Amino acid sequence: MPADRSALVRDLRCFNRFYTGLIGLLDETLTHSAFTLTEARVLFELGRRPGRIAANSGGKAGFLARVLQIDFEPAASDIARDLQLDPAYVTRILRKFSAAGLTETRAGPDALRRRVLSLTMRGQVALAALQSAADRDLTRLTVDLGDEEAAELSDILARVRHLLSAAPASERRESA
Amino acid sequence: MPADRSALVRDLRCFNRFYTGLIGLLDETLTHSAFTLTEARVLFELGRRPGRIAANSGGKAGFLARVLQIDFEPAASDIARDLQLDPAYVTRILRKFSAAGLTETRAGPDALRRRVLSLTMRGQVALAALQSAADRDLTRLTVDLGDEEAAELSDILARVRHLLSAAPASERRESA
DNA sequence: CGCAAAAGTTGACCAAGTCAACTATTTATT
DNA sequence: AATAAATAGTTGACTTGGTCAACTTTTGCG
Repeated sequence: MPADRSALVRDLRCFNRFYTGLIGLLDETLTHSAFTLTEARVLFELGRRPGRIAANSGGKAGFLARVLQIDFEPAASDIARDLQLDPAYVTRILRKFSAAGLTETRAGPDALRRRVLSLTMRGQVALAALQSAADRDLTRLTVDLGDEEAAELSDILARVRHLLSAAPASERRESA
Repeated sequence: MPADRSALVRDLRCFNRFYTGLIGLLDETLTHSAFTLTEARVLFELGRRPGRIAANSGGKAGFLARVLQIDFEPAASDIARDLQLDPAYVTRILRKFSAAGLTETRAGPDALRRRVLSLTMRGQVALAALQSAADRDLTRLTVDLGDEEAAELSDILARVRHLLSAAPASERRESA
């Protein structure tokens, strides 16, 4: 049986406090942009998806996607699920994006009701601006680190992620 | 000059995404309590302060606090500053706590306007309940870890904290 | 077909958080 | 001592980010 975990729990709580503050700090930059934090997250998520190859687009890639029944581009429901957002809210955000000319929606390849999203040029530009702002913050945060320290940080961040990614999804199963 | 930091930045961004999701997960428990996330944070902050020894309380401890001009207990402004909250908002939260009998406020030892906060018994009970819920989540999150892994995690969390705590405060100085 | 589930949308609603103005207390200036 | 300026706190009005419930349309399935 595992030994006493109270020390680890305490350390995690401490780290949580620390990192919450840090995130708050980093979020400030995003908050001062034209976007809400959540909007920014949605934009990031849209950019993070491959999304370039649409199954209903022409060319070999589109053909491949059609044949393999793979849909590379996310629908609103995907965003809502991954980011744990209310579908209604996602709809509104997406409408705002669309009105600003940042995104395009078109019917998915295999289903009409599944409307597939992609960033327009403007959307990609907006995202790039946001990303570079975020990158600047992160860079500034780590500017004092030596090269070895930087490498070490990369390593242990991955390690933390690995150690903590055991159970994260298995916690909200309660529907009979 | 420091080498290219883009790899580290990428890893940090990745970790951020991961940890944001994790925090969201953990926050759920707190959200389902009688408190708002922010209220919970305030409650935690109140509990985290020494706060037991009031400078205007009787006994040797109170006397000591008076003599040393030390105020162990936090005022609303301290909470607002540390948690980066709007003073108005803090006032309301504190009023709610007070109405629920969780906190007491009395004039500070060295200044009337500085009203000093402390948890009542009920407040400490409420906090304890909240903490045990949070602890349960954290324990569950790490239950699959072996003893060495647990120790390792503690270590590298502290290390991350240390590596990242270089600049955090020096970023918001812009008032001439 | 006919029913159930999924994707998305709409409108009504709420509560968390913000802003600006104000009082009261304290400190600094001359 | 008088006055100005800063600090702590409070109040009311307001904004808005986010939620809820109901509904439409599309798709899957027996």
